[in-house]
Amino acid sequence: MKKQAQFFKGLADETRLKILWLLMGQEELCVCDIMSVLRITQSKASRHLRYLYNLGLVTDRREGVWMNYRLSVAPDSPEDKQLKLLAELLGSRPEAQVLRDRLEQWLSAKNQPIASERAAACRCS
Amino acid sequence: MKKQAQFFKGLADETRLKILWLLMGQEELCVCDIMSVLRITQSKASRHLRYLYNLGLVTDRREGVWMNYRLSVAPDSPEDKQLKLLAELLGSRPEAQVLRDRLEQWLSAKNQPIASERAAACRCS
DNA sequence: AATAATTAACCGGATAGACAATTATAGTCA
DNA sequence: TGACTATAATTGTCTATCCGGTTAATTATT
Repeated sequence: MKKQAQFFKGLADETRLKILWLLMGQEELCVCDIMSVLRITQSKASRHLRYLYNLGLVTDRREGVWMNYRLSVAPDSPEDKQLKLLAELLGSRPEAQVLRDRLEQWLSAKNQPIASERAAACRCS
Repeated sequence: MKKQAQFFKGLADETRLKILWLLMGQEELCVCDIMSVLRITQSKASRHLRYLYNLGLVTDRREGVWMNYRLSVAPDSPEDKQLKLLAELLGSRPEAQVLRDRLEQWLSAKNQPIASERAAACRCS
C-alpha cells in the first residue's frame, strides 16, 4: 500500500494538480507552456514535472530546445481511473476552467504563423 | 484547487490509507481497534486520526473511556467518490484483505462474552 | 550568443515517528 | 464521598526527513 500513498503524494500539491489538469486536456506540453499558463518560474515547473516523472505519471520527449511532457498512464489502470475521477472533480471548478482557457489562448498565440509573434509568445521569462 | 490538494495529502500516507480502509469496512472503530489491527502505537494512531479529523474526513464520539471514529463524508460528494474509488483499488490488494481479516478477528475477540477474554483482548499496550 | 530546461544550494515549513507526560473516564475500596 | 488505580486517548517535545520555493549556476540545443 506504500505505492498507493506515493501516488497520492503526487496529487498532494496544488501546482502538480494544475499541471496534470493541463496535461489531461492536451496531448503534449512543453515546460514553457506550463510555466506560462500557470505563471510560475521555469525551475518550479521543471521540478514538479520531474516529480511526476519519477512517479511514472508523465514521460518526456525532447524536440529541439523544447522538452515536451505528456501523461503516461496505462488505459484502465488504477492511475488512469484516478486521473479520470480527478478530471471529473476539477472540471466543475471555475478555477480549472480558467486554466484551460488560458492554455487555449496561449497555444493559439504560439501557433501564429508570424515569426515575430511566436517569438514574443515564447519569451516566457 | 488548494482544497483538493489538501484532501490528497490526507491520502498521501500509508498509515492513513490503512485507517481509512478499515473505517470503510466498519461503521465505527476506537483508537484501540486501529492501533491493535495495524500494530502501531497509540499516539501514532491518535495523531493520524486527528489529521483526518482536521480534514473533516472523520468524526469522533466518546463512549466512556473509548473514543470512536467514523467516516464523515457526505454521500455522493467528491470525497465520497474518491473514497469509493480508493476502496475499489485497495480491495484487489492482498495486503488490504489481510487487514480486513485481522480486523474481523480482533473485533470478534473483543465481543467475547467472557470478561477475562475481553479484558485480554483490550490490553493493547 | 540566445533560448529552454535542468540542477545545485539554500531556507523555511510541514510532517512522521518515538517517547514521555498529561488528561479523561471508569471502577474499587475505605 | 473521596482517595486511589487502571485504562484509553491526547498532547508536548524532540529528531530526522521530506518538500516546496527561490535564486543562481549549469547544461543542452540551435
